[in-house]
Amino acid sequence: MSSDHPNPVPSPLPSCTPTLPGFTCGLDATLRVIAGKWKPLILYFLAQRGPIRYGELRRAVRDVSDKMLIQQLKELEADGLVKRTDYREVPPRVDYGLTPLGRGLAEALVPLCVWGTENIAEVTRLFAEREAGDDKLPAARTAGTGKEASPG
Amino acid sequence: MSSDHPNPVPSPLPSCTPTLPGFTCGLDATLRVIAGKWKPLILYFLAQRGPIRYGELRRAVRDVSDKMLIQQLKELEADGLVKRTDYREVPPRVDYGLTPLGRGLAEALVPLCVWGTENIAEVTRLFAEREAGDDKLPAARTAGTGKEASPG
DNA sequence: ACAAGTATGCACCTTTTGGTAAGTACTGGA
DNA sequence: TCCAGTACTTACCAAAAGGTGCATACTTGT
Repeated sequence: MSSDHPNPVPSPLPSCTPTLPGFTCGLDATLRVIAGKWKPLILYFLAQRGPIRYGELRRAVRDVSDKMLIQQLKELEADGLVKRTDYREVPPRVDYGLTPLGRGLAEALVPLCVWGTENIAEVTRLFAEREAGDDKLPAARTAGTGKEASPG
Repeated sequence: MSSDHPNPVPSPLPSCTPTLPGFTCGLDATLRVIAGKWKPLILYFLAQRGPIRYGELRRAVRDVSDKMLIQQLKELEADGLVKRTDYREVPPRVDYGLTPLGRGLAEALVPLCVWGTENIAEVTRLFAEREAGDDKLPAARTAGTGKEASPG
């Protein structure tokens, strides 16, 4: 089988607690919670900037539309990760912060952030090649997220 | 101003290196790499089981179709996370393993896996409520169960 | 009076994603 | 010969995700 295999197999990762009620594993559960184009970014942003007003968040997470931001915030709130505070003032004032649960999840995102930062050169290069190839190979890759606007 | 805010702001998370060439931050870069329904699962699986044949992987990652598995594997390979080995034998024999880059990413997924495992009860409960509500309230998550938006 | 800002809601539409089912080239077994 | 298994490929489709733009109710600034 794989005994005559040229690749050495490095140390394995911790098992991901298989056969859970509705999920493949804990990783699967987490991924479903953070599924959505902006959720991880929102979580991480909220973790950094603490409770923040809607408008400010919107301006910070550039490229996001009202509909999307509101929608993702609502889902995050429904999932108990984000806490919405409505001050019931006359020009509406609302702000969003993380719950302890949300904070824990945001912290779990740190290694991904680190990995991305450390390998940004690799990733950038690969993505450039990917897009260049997309022009010619229709079936090679069905185009990325299309989100290329530089929000920085 | 959030100075008159009732919520205390806990210790901030490490900054995510903003203003990178094509990405919002390192987290954004990572998320684009692992975007796709099966990629994180494939990476994690490959990290655990080492190089594995296509058919075996397919049977392991249940619910995945050939089209999806192949597609995601190709993208992962193009992104330099997965290494494909074709033995060029007569009944085709191919296997897939992680590159060092892919292994690093798989390791960065561990905290997400842990978070999901630790909070599986919460997540399961929330998802159950979400689904229950979806059946009856088509706008439940969009309109919000507790609509406090308009200052009365 | 009018524009702008506040935090959303909603209708409509396009893009992206994922699924199903069939086909390919080849071999080994019944 | 026919079927099964290998590792894919392709065409076609449905669903989900996401985007645009307008509307709201109210206030402040010009």
